Amino acid sequence: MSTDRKERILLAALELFAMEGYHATPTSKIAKQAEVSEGLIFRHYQNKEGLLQAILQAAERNFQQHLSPILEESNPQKTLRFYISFPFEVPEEEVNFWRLQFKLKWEVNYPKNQKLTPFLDKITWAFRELGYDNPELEAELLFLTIEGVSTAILRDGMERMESTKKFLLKKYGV
Amino acid sequence: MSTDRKERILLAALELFAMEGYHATPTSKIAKQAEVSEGLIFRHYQNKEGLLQAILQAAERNFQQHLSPILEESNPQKTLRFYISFPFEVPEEEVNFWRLQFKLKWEVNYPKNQKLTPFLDKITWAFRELGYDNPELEAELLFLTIEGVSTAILRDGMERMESTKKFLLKKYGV
DNA sequence: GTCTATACGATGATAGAC
DNA sequence: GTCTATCATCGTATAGAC
Repeated sequence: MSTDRKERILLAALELFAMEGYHATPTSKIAKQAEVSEGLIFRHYQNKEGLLQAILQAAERNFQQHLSPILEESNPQKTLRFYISFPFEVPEEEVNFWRLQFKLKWEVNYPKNQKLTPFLDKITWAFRELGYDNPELEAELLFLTIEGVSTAILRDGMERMESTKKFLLKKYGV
Repeated sequence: MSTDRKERILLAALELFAMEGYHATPTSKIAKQAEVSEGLIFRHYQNKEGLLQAILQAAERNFQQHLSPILEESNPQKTLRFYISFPFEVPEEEVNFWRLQFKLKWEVNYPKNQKLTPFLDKITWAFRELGYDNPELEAELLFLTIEGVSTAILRDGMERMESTKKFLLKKYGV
């Protein structure tokens, strides 16, 4: 129950943008949910787009914080295990960051996320270390599979997907 | 260059909803692109939501027409091959039907597509025929992978994904 | 920092003529 | 069937007081 109104606005907008969408969410609704006046949103974030950008920066920090350890991992098995497990272990309070990322991919003209390249390279490295025939394509395919898995998790919840996680880990022997 | 204005409206709206999104597309823009008066949209489709529903029904027919042959296939290898190849072979003119489906999954409160169950069952059957250990999970995983692949195709185009297609077909030995 | 009041263009939708 | 004109409301944003 924070009383920092600027942050309350950000959290309310994150929730609404993630659940209903950016274009579908009027600033009046954000103000209502955050229990602040509508004008305050524009004082703090200039305009609606500025509010979105602030949320995206917070999401980016969150993202880096959780995924960057994978880049330090020196054991290829552990690297794959970490990567595959990742979408199943996003904390409940942070799911909306992820939901928003996936939503925006379709909603606004979202710049193709180039920040993922280091992770793709790391997975490629892991497959190469493990002696796979075509590490580049293995990595790309796993990447796309995890994208599909994440979509399903965001839609149906993690519980139902437990067996899929186990199955994937077994399939890659990690 | 059809002159059927009702259909011109539908095609313009399909294009715009698929590319920019439902909420981001004003009816004025649809009218402009279809080269009709804005009022005509409401004569033919009652309201914006009705227009969307009409498009969705057309998309559904398109979808059934292309995918239903898979349900008749009696050869399990061919079944998998058909299913894996499918997203790579959507005709250029029909890509927007697919883009819209994927976009709406995130944009509006879209009913979880139960119509896919027969196809999932068919894939499960194919894996069982081929002697896979866990046909249910194999089918679910392939389904999610194809979802990720489709997303990538809609984002980057099919050309760049040719190698991924070959790789997938080889991986499943079909 | 925060609120209330308000401006104002955009948007979905209707009415009425042809 | 189609267009033009028009309306009511919504949505973003600003102004000014406290």
